Amino acid sequence: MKDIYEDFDRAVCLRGEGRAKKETQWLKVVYGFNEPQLPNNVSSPNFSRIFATNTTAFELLVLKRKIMGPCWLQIKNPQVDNKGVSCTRTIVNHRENIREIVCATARIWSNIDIDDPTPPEALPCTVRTFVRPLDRFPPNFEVRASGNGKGLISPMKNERMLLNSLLVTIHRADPDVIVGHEFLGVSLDVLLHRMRELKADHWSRIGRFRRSRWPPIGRQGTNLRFLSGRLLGDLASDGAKDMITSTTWSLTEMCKTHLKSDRQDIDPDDTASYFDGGVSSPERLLTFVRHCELDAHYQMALAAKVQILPLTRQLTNLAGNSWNKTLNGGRAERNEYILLHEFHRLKYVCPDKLWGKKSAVAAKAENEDGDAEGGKTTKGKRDKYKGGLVFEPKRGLWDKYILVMDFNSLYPSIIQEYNIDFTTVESVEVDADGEEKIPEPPSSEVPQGVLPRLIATLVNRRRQVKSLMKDKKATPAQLLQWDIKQMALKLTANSMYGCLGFEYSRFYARPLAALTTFKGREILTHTRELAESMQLDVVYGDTDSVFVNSNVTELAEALKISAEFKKAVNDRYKLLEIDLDGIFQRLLLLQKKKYAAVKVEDGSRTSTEVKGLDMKRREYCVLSKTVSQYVLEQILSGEATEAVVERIHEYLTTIGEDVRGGKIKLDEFIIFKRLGKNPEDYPDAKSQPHVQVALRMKARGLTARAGDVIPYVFCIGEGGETAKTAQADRAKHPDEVRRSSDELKIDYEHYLAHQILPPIERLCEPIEGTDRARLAECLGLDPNRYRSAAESEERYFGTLDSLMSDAERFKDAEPFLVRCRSCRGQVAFAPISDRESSLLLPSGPACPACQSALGTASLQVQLETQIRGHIAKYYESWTVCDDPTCGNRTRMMGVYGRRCLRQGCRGTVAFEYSDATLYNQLRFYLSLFDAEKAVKTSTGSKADEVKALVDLQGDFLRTMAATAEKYLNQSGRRWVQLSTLFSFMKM
DNA sequence: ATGGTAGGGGAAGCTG
DNA sequence: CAGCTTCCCCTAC
Repeated sequence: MKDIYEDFDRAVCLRGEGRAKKETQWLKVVYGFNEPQLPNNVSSPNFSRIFATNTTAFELLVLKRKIMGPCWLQIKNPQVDNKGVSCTRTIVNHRENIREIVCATARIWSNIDIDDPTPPEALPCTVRTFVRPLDRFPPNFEVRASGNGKGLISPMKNERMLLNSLLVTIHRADPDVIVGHEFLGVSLDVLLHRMRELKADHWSRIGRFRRSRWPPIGRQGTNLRFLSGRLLGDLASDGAKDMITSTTWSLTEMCKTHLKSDRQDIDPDDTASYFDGGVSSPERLLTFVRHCELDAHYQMALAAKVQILPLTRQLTNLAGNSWNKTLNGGRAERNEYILLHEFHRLKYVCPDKLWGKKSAVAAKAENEDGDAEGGKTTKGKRDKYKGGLVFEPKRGLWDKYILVMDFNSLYPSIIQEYNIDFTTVESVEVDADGEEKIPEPPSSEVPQGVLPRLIATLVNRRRQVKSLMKDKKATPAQLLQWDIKQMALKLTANSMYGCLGFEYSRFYARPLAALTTFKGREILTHTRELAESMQLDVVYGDTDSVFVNSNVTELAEALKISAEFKKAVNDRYKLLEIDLDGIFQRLLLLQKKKYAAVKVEDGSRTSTEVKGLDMKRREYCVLSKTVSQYVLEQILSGEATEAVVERIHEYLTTIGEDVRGGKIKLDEFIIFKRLGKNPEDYPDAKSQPHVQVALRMKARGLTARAGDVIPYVFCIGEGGETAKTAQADRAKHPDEVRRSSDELKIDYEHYLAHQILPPIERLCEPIEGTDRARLAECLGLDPNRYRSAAESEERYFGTLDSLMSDAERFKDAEPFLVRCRSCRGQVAFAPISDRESSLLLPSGPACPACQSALGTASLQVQLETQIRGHIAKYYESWTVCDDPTCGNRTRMMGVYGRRCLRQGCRGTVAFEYSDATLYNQLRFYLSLFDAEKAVKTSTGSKADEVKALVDLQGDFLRTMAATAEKYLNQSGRRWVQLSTLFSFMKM
């Protein structure tokens, strides 16, 4: 062994099991990679511990040479020649479930400057598609192919020739970057297997490392090494998914949202039909080829649009890792490298990389937990320490200005503010319960640690870049570049905390992570207390934010309050800073992490902000989201509850009809769900719809792997009846439904009951004047099935109610007062069965005082006026608190929340003139004109008399009843025994 | 192979 | 069978 001895006198930077912490003497030994690797657990009387025996050559090179990301190395005259290539291949599944390649497009851009904001379509490129027949080409295909516009189409005899030609093209273009969609996970996998199977010539030219013998092909998605020398930008890689906002990351969806292009989807099962050689025209196959050409373009256009290459390069320059890892891997490695560089520069010995193992600290903690918790099943995803604090929201609809105040990048700031670092925080002892205590932050004399300084540098650099961006002379290209740079700096600073708590991280330091979040909780609590000490109500808050109710309706006043509060908070910290993040004009607060608000933009403009609601989630179909959107708009509109509730009910009725009437397109019913693991790995696949669909996709030769987002639609089960069969069996892929041409029917009832009703119900929960059963009824669902436990009590009263006598039921109802136009007298309209007092005579209504006839129209108007009076009273919305010690009576318009708003009161408010009171009043009016009931409640000779009366005065009674009923229908509670109440109307 | 925790909500399965 | 737990997924920070 060739030994080089050097003095080396710095400490190991990590604490924990088996690791020295104090500064000690170390001996550095350097030897070649041709020597065997030493085991890392050796020791001798002369030394106790050995480090860095398994360090990779890449790590050494990059650290020693201080290489921070992509740069030119002085090896030879470098060639300044960037090339990008974009590849797609469309694959058909065949007999035996083997995927073969039928078509491949190479779209090649030469000499691209990745910082040039010019979109790819404005840059020159060459397109070449290789296509081979399944059996034979359609007639005239070759001729038409040679005349294809811009893109060169090369018909190939067979798959092997296709692969060979593709390899030649790649070799000639020698691209630095390959851009694709699902390339690593799907295309490359098929390519490699087919190249090996068919013995393609010079297969290794797919990368830049020449090989003659095939190394083993690894698992799907792990074969990046075959592309050595080239960068791979895969739009569906985890790295790219972080940068692209999308629900499914399907090419079609991303084209729509990011390029505003309408990409046609091809059902993979139809691929074979495009290649049918028996047809008379080559048109269909040409369409397919052009689809591939276009896809290749889309992929490059998307990559350019989301700036994948410039951003990953900046990130890589900051971290000093390998660009390809930034493009295709997670954040952990970037974090690892930035710390490696930092600690190496300061001459610390870093912890070893533990391949495929948890860090020693993590493993140790697990053992202790195992002992402590005994029988508890050790699940991999168990929380290891406490995180952010979330306040219990004060639920309801708020209509005073709400100030959203939040701390700017809380965790990075905390790490700086409290100097939290590997080198500064003393290690913690484990207490009796096996619980790790939260360490103390270092005293203010302790010099700044490595991590806080690193974050400070990143933050300062970002500030500098942002100030550059204020320069008015900056070109758009410069602005874009700076924007990417500041973004990269922010992302890097923010990802430091996450990796402290990551058990597989080389720099895993749970106590530091726990201390950071602990300080976060402490700060948030103090912030709320400060607000309360300033007589400000904190309505909600999550981790780094507080929602302060300004309790004013003037924007200027609200801003003043926010400025005062901001100053008060910021005076308490050195670095940490709270700021106004936004002002809400109205806020519908439903649950922790679930709210919607009308946000005040600059000037008088507003926008709607939705967080966490069902309509933001991918497992709710477009139809459900549309309905939620409408309902939310109504609730946030600020209009009278009466109108809002009525519009919602009407809208839901229409939706129910449209859905059942088949007026909604299939696309609007698609639900998405991500596979958490590979479909085979689910212990109980039966119970999960998306797993079932994924398994069927795989059976047909398509791919469905962990992380994929699966689309599906609920259909009516085999038996025909909805919800008979297990839910999961009724989920079908949209392509299956389309192909089945009417075989499979969408289960509309399921959608109404599970996709539309629950989100709406949650939105309307704090709104008076409607409830679950009422909403269900509007959608055409059986309201009785949707009475919750809380409401069943109400229903119980309802049942009792129907057994009650009218006298009992309507004892609190106000009478219908009839005014006579002749004698100006006023009298109550008594029940018609009360023959002594009733003013209804066989000849018609007449004034009991002066005997003048009373006109039907006049009585109708009088009734309507009185009904409107009651409705108005209801909508005055006086609310009273049920807490007797409070007794707060207010008329807070627009606040439908059920919580008493008086400071410190925990009571619930209810409307003084409730919907039930109004409803009962309306029913009373209706009962006055209820002919059937009048007959039924009369006995003996009186019965005949009443019967004769209602026969003669049927028209009058019906007119009056209709008037009352019109309002009853609007009252929002008509579902109560509607059928029995109005059965007489249906004669 | 590889950032964290908090939290709501649905479905299925267990249990007294 | 109601009420509970467990698993799974998604989202907010």
